[in-house]
Amino acid sequence: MLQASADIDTSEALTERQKAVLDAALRLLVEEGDNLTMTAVARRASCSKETLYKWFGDRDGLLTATVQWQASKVRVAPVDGKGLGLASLTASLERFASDWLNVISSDTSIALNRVAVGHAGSGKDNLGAVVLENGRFALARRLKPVLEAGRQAGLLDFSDAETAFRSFFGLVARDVQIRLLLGDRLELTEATIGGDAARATQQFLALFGAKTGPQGL
Amino acid sequence: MLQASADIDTSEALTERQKAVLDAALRLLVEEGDNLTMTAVARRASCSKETLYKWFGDRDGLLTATVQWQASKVRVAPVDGKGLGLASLTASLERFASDWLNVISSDTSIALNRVAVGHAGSGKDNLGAVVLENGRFALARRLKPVLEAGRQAGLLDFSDAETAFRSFFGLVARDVQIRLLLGDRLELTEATIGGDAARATQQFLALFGAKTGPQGL
DNA sequence: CACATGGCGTACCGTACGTTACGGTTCGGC
DNA sequence: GCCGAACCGTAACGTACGGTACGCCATGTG
Repeated sequence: MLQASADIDTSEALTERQKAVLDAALRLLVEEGDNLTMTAVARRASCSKETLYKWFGDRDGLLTATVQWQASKVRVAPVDGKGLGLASLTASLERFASDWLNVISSDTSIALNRVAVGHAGSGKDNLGAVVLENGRFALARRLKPVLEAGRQAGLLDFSDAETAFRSFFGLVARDVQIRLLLGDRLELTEATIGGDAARATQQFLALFGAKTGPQGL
Repeated sequence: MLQASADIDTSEALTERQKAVLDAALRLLVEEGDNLTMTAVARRASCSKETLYKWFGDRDGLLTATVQWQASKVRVAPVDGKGLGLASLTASLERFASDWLNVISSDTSIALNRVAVGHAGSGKDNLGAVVLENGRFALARRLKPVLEAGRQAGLLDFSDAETAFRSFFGLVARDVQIRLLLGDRLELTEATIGGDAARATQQFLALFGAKTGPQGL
């Protein structure tokens, strides 16, 4: 496992100007990938390189700050999901699934994951840990309460929430993320995402739904 | 989709010496990631840089040759699987699953996928296409006949082999590959791989197995 | 033996880029 | 109106590395 706490309050003390600079860096990261130069960032952000180095230390510092800045922007509100019921549970799962598909197929997510994966090889920084912590692990933290609630309500049947989550994750993501990261042109329209979310949810319920059929246990 | 034919007979005309050089490059790629330098490869392979450039053109050429060389080494024999039956089908699926988990958790696969993902951003070469073609798509080509055979034998029930394959893929891989690529330390012992393969297979059969129970349709 | 070929080792060149330094400008506080 | 701090723009430095040229040796061929 990774060291936790890779995302605790990353948006610490950032002035508006600094956020603007990080936004510029982020846009450049999406366009150029890991080839972005400090000069390019400075030019795009209309700031001096000296400022970049003063604020972020070095290139890796700028990169991690950029990734954390993006991560801090996608902090979504946890679904309430207290009103249990098969319909609302299904809706929640479908929403999680389509949200996740939308995230991993977005340009920024692809770009960020690409640089993080690239950097994970030579352990200079811990970009991979940051991305993982704010991506897959954040998703788990938000989804598990829903799964637990579903189990409490007798709608789901599983022994380990982690295992159940990972199966759900696999049913939703399948080969999408790795294909996109490797450059496969994969058109994900709103319609296909919706369909995939519904299919994944139904499959998950088929595997982990409590047997509440007429002939129940 | 990617252009196909990214893997047609890549081991074309390679002298033993060249294979040895590519092996050295591969080892270095696993150790150093994308930071390997031409000088380092030359030194490790005990050859001159000039030779590298004569044989492979430039750095990207060397990289793609290395990836293709590795790909050509893992060409496995397609499972016969003509003797149908639920037991043999299950065994085949489990074997596919554990093979795949072993591949994606291997050091070389992780290293190769890392550089391919990194390069996929700036479309210089098509490393991503090569990796995808010899990884996920090669797996699909080998597995689909098994699925089709299972359907012919009345053991499986699905309308689209591609969709069924992708679900199987998701159930097997789940979050393993992305976590490994992002640097998560994920211990995959032979035991856990075997367990995961069995679990994924059972889940797949639960979703796509034909209803042959006593009260059948 | 003369000679050509292929490949090793190494020195070298050009460039891109991270990092630093410096002069000029804006701006808040007194 | 003046001072210092923060910041912009840009020039400069150092280095790492891709790519090339050259000298040398080994091997094979007449």
